[in-house]
Amino acid sequence: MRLSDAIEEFIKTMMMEQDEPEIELKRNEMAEYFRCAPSQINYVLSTRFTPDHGYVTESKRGGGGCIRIIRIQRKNGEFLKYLLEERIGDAISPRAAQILCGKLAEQGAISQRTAQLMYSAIAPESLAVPIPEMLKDKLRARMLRSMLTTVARHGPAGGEG
Amino acid sequence: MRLSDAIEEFIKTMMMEQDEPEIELKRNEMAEYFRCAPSQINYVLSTRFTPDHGYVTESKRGGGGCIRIIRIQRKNGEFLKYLLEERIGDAISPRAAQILCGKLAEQGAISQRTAQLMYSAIAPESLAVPIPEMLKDKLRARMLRSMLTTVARHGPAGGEG
DNA sequence: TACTTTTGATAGTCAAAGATGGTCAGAACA
DNA sequence: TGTTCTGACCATCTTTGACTATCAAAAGTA
Repeated sequence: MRLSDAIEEFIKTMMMEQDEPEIELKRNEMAEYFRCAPSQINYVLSTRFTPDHGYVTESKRGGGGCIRIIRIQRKNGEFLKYLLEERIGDAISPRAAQILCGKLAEQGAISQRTAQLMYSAIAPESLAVPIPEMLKDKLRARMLRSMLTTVARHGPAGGEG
Repeated sequence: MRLSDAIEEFIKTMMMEQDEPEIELKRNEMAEYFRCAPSQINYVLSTRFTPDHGYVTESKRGGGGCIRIIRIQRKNGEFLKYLLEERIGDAISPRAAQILCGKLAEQGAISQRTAQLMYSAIAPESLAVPIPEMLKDKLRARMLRSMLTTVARHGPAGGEG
């Protein structure tokens, strides 16, 4: 298993066990525990604990410094609203779109299958036509908004419908 | 026996033995095992493990990366083959796509909701970016193929997935 | 005391190296 | 003559290390 995955899991497990929406950790301690460079911890945070993933982080340097990881909890439908009104905007990368679809499923706003279906529509392979990447990002945003609007209209998907 | 055939057989045997609809493998390990160029593995995947053959593949690059091969259930595989080969082609108009989605729902292949979702992704409003209509028809076809492949992979619609 | 400097303990950034897999043109083969 | 196979080059993800920034407490100073 990848180191990054192990660290990610460790942190999430820690949050689960403490049943707290936030935890504090010492970067150097973590690095020592996993026998890796301290900056590895930053890498994990910046690739797996972003706002798109549903987390925000804070930190304090200097003596007694630490990193705080906070899980954002949104009520049913709020996340969807946030995506449509703020997050997606008029362009979005494939990677971000994938993360957001995954997050929607995790939150139960859509089923895992619907998430896969949505992502398969906007994945790079689907958009493999000769147009600038910039346009693809715009297309993706439009499609995603359109699909999410449909989801919002027709209820939280996944069901038999 | 041709190398490609040997690799194909090896992979299929591996899936049989594990009795799993999906397996993961390392491209470089495989290449080493068969003493061939790593790209040979891609060749085998792209000629023998396509959706038309009843398989889909995913992969992840970078450290700890791997290739995942997923077998689509037989029933779905045949249904899919029909759709991909007979109905969609490499370009499709918005109207034809809409009708297709509707028929799929009628036949119970996908839920009404899924049909709406799929159509909202490929509707003209979603593709409202400045590119030739011809490209849009190709895009639509790609997206539809991709979404149907995903549906097939996860079983015939409706369920919770 | 009150203010400044120093020091040690943290964390952040960024670029380079390492580890995978992907693509494509052309050679080799059957 | 189409299929198979290879190799050079590319893209992506992970890991590390050198250098930088910040902070709190201790030490120095007027």
